[in-house]
Amino acid sequence: MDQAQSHSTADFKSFQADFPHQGRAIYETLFERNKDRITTNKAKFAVVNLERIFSATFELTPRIGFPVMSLRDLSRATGLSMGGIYSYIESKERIAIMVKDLVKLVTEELLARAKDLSDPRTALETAIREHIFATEILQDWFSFLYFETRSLPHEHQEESKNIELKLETALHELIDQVRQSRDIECGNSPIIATTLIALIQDRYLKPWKHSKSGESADDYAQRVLALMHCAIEHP
Amino acid sequence: MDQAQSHSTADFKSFQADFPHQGRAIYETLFERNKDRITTNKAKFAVVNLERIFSATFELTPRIGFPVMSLRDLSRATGLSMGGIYSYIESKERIAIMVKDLVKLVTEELLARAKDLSDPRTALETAIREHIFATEILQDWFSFLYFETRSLPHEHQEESKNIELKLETALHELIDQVRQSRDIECGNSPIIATTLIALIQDRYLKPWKHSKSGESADDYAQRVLALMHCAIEHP
DNA sequence: GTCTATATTCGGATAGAC
DNA sequence: GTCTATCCGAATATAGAC
Repeated sequence: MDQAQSHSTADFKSFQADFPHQGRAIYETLFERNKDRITTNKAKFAVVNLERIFSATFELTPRIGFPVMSLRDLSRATGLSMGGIYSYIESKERIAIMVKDLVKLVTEELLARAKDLSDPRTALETAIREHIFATEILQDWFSFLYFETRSLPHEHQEESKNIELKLETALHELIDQVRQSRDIECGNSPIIATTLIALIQDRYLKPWKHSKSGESADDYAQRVLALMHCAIEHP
Repeated sequence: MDQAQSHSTADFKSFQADFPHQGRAIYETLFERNKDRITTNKAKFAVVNLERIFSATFELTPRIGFPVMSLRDLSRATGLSMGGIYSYIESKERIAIMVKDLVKLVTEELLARAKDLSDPRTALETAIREHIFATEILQDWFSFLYFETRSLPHEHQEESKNIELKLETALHELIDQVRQSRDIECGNSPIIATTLIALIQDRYLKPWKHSKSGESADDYAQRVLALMHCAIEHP
């Protein structure tokens, strides 16, 4: 379509090849963005220990929930001592805040990319497809934020809700644009946006279902887009 | 359609008029089913205090989560003392177990009703419509169970997952039947069932969104069914 | 049938040694 | 840069009074 794009990211494989927020790069980002709160100064140490902390958190919380996961649990699971953990976080809730920050960063980057595309229909499809792909890669992070938002301090809780609200508004505006270009009534565009978000979330919230069905991220995205177009055309 | 049905429950109003699990009836059911665990013997006292306990729980937990809600919080919110509360529950987790029991009871009743209908298409539509209606009435209960399943003891946790699994299997079988009668390939029926459940859940999990949009339960059901038929017809 | 007072356990956080 | 030892507050649960 747009030749200005250097290469297509329309399928999961090529999206993943370019996606920056994977593996240790995530923890380098986290370290950079929290340098002042982390007493350990060397990235070398920090990156490996941050990875331990978040891997353990994502192993424990889906089973028992963040409030029930004690820092002693975390200490056991990471191999770090209580004191060791506290040199990376100044309080337990900071773990949740860091997750929120990363999810916010990623979501905003994806949305900005999609909005840059000139054709509304392409922008809409790209936004949805890339969200499905990114949440596939960062399943733990998005799922954690969804279930543990209530563990965040008030202001960060608001920010977390705003991540979803911004995405929803953007989708709804894009749907309006697509519809206007084809003279379709726009009345229920917000509800379609809500539904699209529900479908994006369902995949990362219930990986056991979706991996059991064996449907690939590409096929899932395809199916969601087909349903969307059906809904857009029948207001 | 089926004249054996004494009256239609195809719209929310008439469904609600017949639905037994509302208001104090819920707590009478709860008392009956937990008589042996409750030290208070008079239904008169029990019903009013159970209502206090669950109303307070549904006010507190959506904001802070069940593990963070202390029995002292609950004591303050209900006006009952710690000891008073413990004459209705023998442990904190019993609150969550009782919610699970009621949700299980309601879900199974609805599913049994729908399956009794002879026409697969009507059964499928009824199952979905009535689930949307029932979860509208029992929003607090269903939402609590979704978010707080992890607070249940292991065996009850399994039972909670099975509620959803049974519904999913039933929907997928009904979709297969509808498709077979029209010579449509059945390959992705399980995924459609998963999607339908996601849409049913989205409405009770995010009431603020759906009530803001102002879409009625009837309209929502209509729209979900339209999407479903679109998906059924394009495998 | 309900309340007050209390036993007991456990979790978050920190100070100072290594 | 990390660990050990410890403090303190809070939560569940219960015993016995009213």
